[in-house]
Amino acid sequence: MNIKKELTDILCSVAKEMGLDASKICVVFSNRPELCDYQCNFAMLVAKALGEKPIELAEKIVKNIEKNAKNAKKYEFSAVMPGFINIKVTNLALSEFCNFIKNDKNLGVEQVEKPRLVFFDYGGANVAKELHVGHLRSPIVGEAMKRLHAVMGDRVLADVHLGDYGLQMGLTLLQLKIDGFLDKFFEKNAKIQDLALENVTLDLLNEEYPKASKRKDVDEEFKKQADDFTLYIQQKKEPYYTIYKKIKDLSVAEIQKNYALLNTQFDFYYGESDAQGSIDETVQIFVDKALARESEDALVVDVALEGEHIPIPKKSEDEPQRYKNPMPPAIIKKYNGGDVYATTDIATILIRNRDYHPDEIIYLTDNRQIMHFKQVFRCCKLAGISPESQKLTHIAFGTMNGQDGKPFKTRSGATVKFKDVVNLLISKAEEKLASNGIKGDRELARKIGVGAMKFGDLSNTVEKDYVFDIDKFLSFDGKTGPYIQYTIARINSILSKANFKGGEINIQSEEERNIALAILKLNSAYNVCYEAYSLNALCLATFDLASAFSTLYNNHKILAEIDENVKQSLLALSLLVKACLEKALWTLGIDTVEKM
RNA sequence: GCUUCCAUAGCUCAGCUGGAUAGAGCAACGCCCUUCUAAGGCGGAGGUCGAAGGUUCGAAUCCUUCUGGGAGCACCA
Repeated sequence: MNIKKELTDILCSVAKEMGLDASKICVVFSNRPELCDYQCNFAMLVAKALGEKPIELAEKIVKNIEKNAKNAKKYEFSAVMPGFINIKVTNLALSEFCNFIKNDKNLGVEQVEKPRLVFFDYGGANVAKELHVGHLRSPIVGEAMKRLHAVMGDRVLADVHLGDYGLQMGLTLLQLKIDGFLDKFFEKNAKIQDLALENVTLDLLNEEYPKASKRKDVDEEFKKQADDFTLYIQQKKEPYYTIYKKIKDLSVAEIQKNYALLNTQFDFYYGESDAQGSIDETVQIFVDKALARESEDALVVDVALEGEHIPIPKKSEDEPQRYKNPMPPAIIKKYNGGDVYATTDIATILIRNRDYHPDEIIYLTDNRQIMHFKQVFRCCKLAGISPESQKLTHIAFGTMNGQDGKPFKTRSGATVKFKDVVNLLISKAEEKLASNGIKGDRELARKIGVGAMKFGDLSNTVEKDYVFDIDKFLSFDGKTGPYIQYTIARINSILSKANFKGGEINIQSEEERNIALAILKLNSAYNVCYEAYSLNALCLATFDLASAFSTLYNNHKILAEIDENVKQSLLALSLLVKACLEKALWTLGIDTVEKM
């Protein structure tokens, strides 16, 4: 049952009868709720071409609808200056709607007509680097996006796609060797497999990599050596390869633990290294199809289209070459024969298409990688690695910035660790819980604290940068995750005390109307978000529903209701609200709690 | 320099193929706990939608220019 669709159908059939272009009909939620519930601006759109006054056309349409009068009991149409068609949904229709969806397994959310297999690639943790605030968005947005697709009926698969390859590993290994942690591995006749990484801890890795990363920028010899180490790992040369694997095992366990804190689950913990077996095959495809050429000792693929990457004449000899509409060739093999990021990503797509045949692959990374994915996607299409029908999508989100508009750092200038943020959220929630008399439930505190962070993140438009305000994250008042959880907890409390027999919903008061309308909007938000690859509309609609319920809650003591029929109806509505809120929170990857 | 994203209330942000009086939350102010959880509710106050032009019956939204900021611009991932 879909009220918007029903209204659209009514208007369309009338428009067709009148000989109007019905394709322009669009029914939307009213932006003036005090006037009506839905509106249609059709008359204003087409009146001019017909040489009619919009208001007169709107009036004609309304008259014709009334003549047909099929659904007169459910909807009230009116024409309003300058030419709006306003629609009020009657309480009867709203009651019918609520009673329908409370028994529907999808709670009235309309799924896609043709379910697809959608493969998600998010998380983006690096083996050599500790997770920090910058790593929060990808699992938060990615998990929610994945769940949204699942709710909408798609089959979903998710791969964390670990950063377990490339120069970062070479750098880390080199630094560990220089600092003497790997001496045993490099002794003659060492039994490499049996050796343990003594004294190498996560904390150590978190120091060694940044150290090496800094040095490579100023020390060319060091950089060259790190390049070689990287190559050795890629060639599985010993002892480099074994050491690398041991480092990887160490940090993957930690990464999994951290993602679990955010309710983020992956079907696969594949990494860039898993693509290595298919790199040669991938490169060969480009060579065979004559798509690759050599340039400055590297193997590149030209991905620029007509009108892109046009050289701008140099003003002087030593000026670097600049381009209009830059789209540089994608490098698929380095000067020294090593692989690069793009090659790995292309090979990964090759593997995924061989093993799973997804209809769409969705990547979530920050917006600095827009160019990279454009290149990778074009390469895949050029080489036929990705079939034409397959959708390759890059959801590029903004970076989390500090109050100064720059990537978030602590006061001392250090990067804020992922773990620290979560711990801070948990202890803040624990404090709050303690003041409510609930003590010693760390898991409950995690659900609330993490819920606050996730809701705060997902409420923002995905592609925009946003300010990471730790105080705002730690505030559980207002438009927050805990507000939604709190609303559910209150409903739980009512239901546990009531003698609810499972009656029908009968919408009567203004408050109940607003709740039903909020559910309608929430349900349509799933579709809006699915289409737009966003989640903030879902957050907003969820909050609005919780808010509509809170108004009822404060104005009307449900348990004190004398009229038993009214009471049962209110209880049924409360239960429906709870179900809708829980579904929305699940989609967003936020836990619900019984009590708080 | 080129490409691209962005600029809305004191702060953080919404604003759905252009629509009616630009909305929330926070902060601040005033009310509401002997009644279902006050992490709540209600009420005021707060705006030249970065600037200037243009298109339109109608612009925060579309186009142009400008100002300010972020990001990217081949062998890091």
